Amino acid sequence: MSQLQSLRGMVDLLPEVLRRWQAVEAEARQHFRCAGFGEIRTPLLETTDLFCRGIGEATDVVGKEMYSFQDRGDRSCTLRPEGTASVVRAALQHGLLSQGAQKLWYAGPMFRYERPQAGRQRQFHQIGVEWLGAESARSDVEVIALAWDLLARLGVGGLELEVNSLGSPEDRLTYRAALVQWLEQRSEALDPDSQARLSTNPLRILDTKNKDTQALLEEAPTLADALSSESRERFEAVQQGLCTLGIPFRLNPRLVRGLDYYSHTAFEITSDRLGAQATVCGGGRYDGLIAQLGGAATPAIGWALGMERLLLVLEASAQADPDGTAAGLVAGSVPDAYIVNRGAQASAAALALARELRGKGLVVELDDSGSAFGKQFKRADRRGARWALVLGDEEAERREVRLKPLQQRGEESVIALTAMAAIVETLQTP
RNA sequence: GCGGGCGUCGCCAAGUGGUUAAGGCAGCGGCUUGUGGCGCCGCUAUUCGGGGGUUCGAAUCCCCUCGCUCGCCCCA
Repeated sequence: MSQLQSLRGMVDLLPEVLRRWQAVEAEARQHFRCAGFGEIRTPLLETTDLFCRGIGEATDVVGKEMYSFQDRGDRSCTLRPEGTASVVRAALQHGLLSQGAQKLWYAGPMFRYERPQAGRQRQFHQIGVEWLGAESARSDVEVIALAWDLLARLGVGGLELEVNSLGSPEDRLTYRAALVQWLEQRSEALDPDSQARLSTNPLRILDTKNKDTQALLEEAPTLADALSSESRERFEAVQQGLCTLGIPFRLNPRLVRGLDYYSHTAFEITSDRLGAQATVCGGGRYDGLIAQLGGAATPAIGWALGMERLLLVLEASAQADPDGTAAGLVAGSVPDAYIVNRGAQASAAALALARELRGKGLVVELDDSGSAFGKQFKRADRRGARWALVLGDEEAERREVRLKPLQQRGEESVIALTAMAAIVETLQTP
């Protein structure tokens, strides 16, 4: 390619898609504010060690997907592949937890060196929440509801919530041993990927997509059976809580998730409209992470939502229901007024008028071509403007402006340029 | 990282060895130098993602490369 272009998997966000993006962020911001979550912004670049220790060396994210490099001081740096580890690091660094539990949210780019496909980029964007110091089963329910309600608020349909419990770290160890023992006796029946995982990350064999391995796993010991009674009660309380709120969910005993720090509740919200990359939002409890990163043992839970994927389902929802909330967010904004102007004197008056109206919060386009009125009207029409404000030298001379409704036939009116209130009022009436 | 498909104007596309490389949308100009939505006319790719090769001749065939896409993997 001779022309300069962005790096593979790195995409530009152009005004048209950014409109939707900002609508989503505005909703999210408001939603989090109501729930008592405060925004946090952490650096995009962290020491590589943070992610190795936080996410786990054996995970794919750390093992093969990180953007890492040595900086000029010969430190190993990594572009963050996810948000949780950074947020925990920041909370510890600034002693936030000594002030009690922290309810935080963030939004920003993440980086994973993967092969791009629909709904998967190398730089992608997440909106996420982390509730550090959340202990109760109810906090799990509250946090899941926070994600579910945000999606509902955006008008995104066709979603499914899947939940599972990974149990306590001890439960997992016990289960892991039982599973490995069981699978080792049948290892020749496993697909090659799963065989490899037997030694590296056996729990991930559970969500294999290999049909034969899936069939074999039907008979295998289950994580649910390995849960201690305490863990089981906890998980039941979470399910009960979701039922009470009327949030539909599906138990998925195969839901394991790829990052090591998860324990107990794990969940995903998926869409059938995304193809292979179906997860829109994923999260869970990570009671061990904060201690692992050097803090006092502190239970916590959080989730992250993929912005690009969310926008894909949002657009699908908008198409399915043109009058719904999603469609409203997707729709572009249309100018309230388009100022058709021509001539030296009019030109100056038109700019002044545009400034005044914009100051009143109206969306005003000012034609800059100086071409024939017919051309300018044509452009005003193409933009979908509601009103054309006509300002030629005749009008400028008389200190007037003509207002012509464009969306339906109607009388053109003439208002003095000094009667700003009257102009604004006319423009605001549809 | 592995396997399949694809890449022609800003967008959607026809063309599959010899054509001036269709057409539509958008854009610009004109019919209409003070009034849009309809219509008509004209303009907008020396070039087919990029580079090499085969051939008298390549958008069309081959190789490499870049990118997109679908699946695997993984996750948001």
